[in-house]
Amino acid sequence: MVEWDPYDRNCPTRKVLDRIGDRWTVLVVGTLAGGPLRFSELAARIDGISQKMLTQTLRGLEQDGLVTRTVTAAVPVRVDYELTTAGRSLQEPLKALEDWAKEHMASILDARDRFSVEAPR
Amino acid sequence: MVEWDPYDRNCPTRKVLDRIGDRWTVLVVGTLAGGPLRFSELAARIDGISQKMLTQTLRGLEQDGLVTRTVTAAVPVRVDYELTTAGRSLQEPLKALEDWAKEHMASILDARDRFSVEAPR
DNA sequence: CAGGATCCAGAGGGATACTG
DNA sequence: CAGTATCCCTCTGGATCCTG
Repeated sequence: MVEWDPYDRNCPTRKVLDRIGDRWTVLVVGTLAGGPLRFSELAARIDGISQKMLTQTLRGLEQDGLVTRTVTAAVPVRVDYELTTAGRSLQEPLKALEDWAKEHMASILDARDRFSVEAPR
Repeated sequence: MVEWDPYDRNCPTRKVLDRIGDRWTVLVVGTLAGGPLRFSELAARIDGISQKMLTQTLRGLEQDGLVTRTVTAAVPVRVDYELTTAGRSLQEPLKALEDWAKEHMASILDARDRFSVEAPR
């Protein structure tokens, strides 16, 4: 395996970090973790996402081989999204992040409050 | 502990995900994992970051209680940044992400290539 | 050295309207 | 239903110049 270095600006891993960094990717992958879902189901479960962002995020994940898009010809059309093997493997580190966020929320919110009080900047 | 829900648009964990999602946060925390560093050292190791973004990222982390900022009065001034306990705990899930990125880079790049060829959209 | 302040182009992303 | 297309505005973030 080649040695990737995210600290080099030209390293492709930067692009991957960007994709993951996308606020919606974490939530979409997390939502699909439970199994395949339709477009509308995803939209319903991820509060606040616009259809534009949902489409865009799904396209990105599809492009990276992390999600499959299955169209079932019917009226009306049915489209299912499902994590690939690679996608499921991503779900693990993402869940670690999500867990971390939940675990440290209280202390972070606390720190933010105190910061605005002190901060002799 | 309260039940946080990132899938709710009003949940504060959304803000935390945003902060983590910041492309620079991952790299800054990763760089500080090895121990305290000065501003200029950070800037030197993280290729492509502007001083504005570095400052901004550090302020954010400081505000969230993940990084401490220590000023040593001298001429010229010396400022060290160091991960707090909470910061070090974040370093773990972030490293998981970094590792994932390195591990799947090849297949992702491959998928992107193939995508541009097919894609009968 | 470690930044604060400013300017500014461009991407991100929401709202709305339309289509196969 | 599952998008695509368009408008438009906000915020990101880089470049540059200045200061304790």
